[in-house]
Amino acid sequence: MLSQKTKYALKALLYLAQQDINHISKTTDIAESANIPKKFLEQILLDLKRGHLVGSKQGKLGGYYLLKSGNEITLADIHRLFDGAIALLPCASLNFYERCSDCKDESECLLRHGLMTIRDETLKAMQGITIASLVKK
Amino acid sequence: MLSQKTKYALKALLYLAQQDINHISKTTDIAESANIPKKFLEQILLDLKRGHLVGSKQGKLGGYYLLKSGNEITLADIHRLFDGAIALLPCASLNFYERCSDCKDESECLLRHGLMTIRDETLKAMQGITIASLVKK
DNA sequence: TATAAATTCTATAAAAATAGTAGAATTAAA
DNA sequence: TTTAATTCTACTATTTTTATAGAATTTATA
Repeated sequence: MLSQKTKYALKALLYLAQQDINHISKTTDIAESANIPKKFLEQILLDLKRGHLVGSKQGKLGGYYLLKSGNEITLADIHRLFDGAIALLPCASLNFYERCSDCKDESECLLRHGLMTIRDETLKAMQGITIASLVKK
Repeated sequence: MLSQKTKYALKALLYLAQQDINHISKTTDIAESANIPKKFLEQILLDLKRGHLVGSKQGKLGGYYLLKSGNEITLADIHRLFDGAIALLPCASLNFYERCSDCKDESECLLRHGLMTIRDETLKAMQGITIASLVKK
């Protein structure tokens, strides 16, 4: 399941994607429109900025805007940025690989290969969903 | 990501699936073989029992055994039993449906349909992985 | 019938993650 | 200089996760 944070991030990106090109959105407006606690959203937008998905303008008349076009931002990107690995276990992850502490010998693990199959299919599905494709619906 | 509990459950089921038919396994043996804290495993086996995946025999010479054959137990079943919904949001779930508290109007939600697509594909993949298919590898 | 060895049940607790808040500092337009 | 926005750091409350503890119950068998 997605965390609230990830869901809010998606809703914020959807909001930004629906604005006119070159429009700069205030945190307050996004928060009200998408029903997100404003102070929480501030943190999320900063995370999105660090993830190079949005840009910001400071000061009066400042705010946030998309850095990439909506069809370049996939659900997989957002998931990885906020909720981390897409795989079901770290040992089956491409971007967040880690050994399982309780695993005696990874090469003998019966689970790992199956979970990598799931990962591949889930990843493909998640890469097929973009901010643009969600807006179009 | 799977919780430790779900991973342990899978490992316990894999252990049981590899025993001779009619064999009854002691918690201690499963715990040692699969490297799972014994007291934690006890709880997990009880959960598996409540989920009708394993049966138990009490008293001396007691223990646990599979109630279903390995190819009737899918990764989707285990996930739902321990980690709940497979969908990324409750509003997109088949078995754990719930409204999002911050969602103003579900029918207007841009996220939901895309997440249902992901759910369908992930579910299909997870139903393709069974305890038996994992053991065979 | 007593003992040993297993499951079962209920409660508790420590640690980590999640969700959100507070407030001061900085930036830039008017 | 004022106003209104982002940015930064720290904190906190709640929930979930990951166990642990110990007593009660069940059943085989000596």
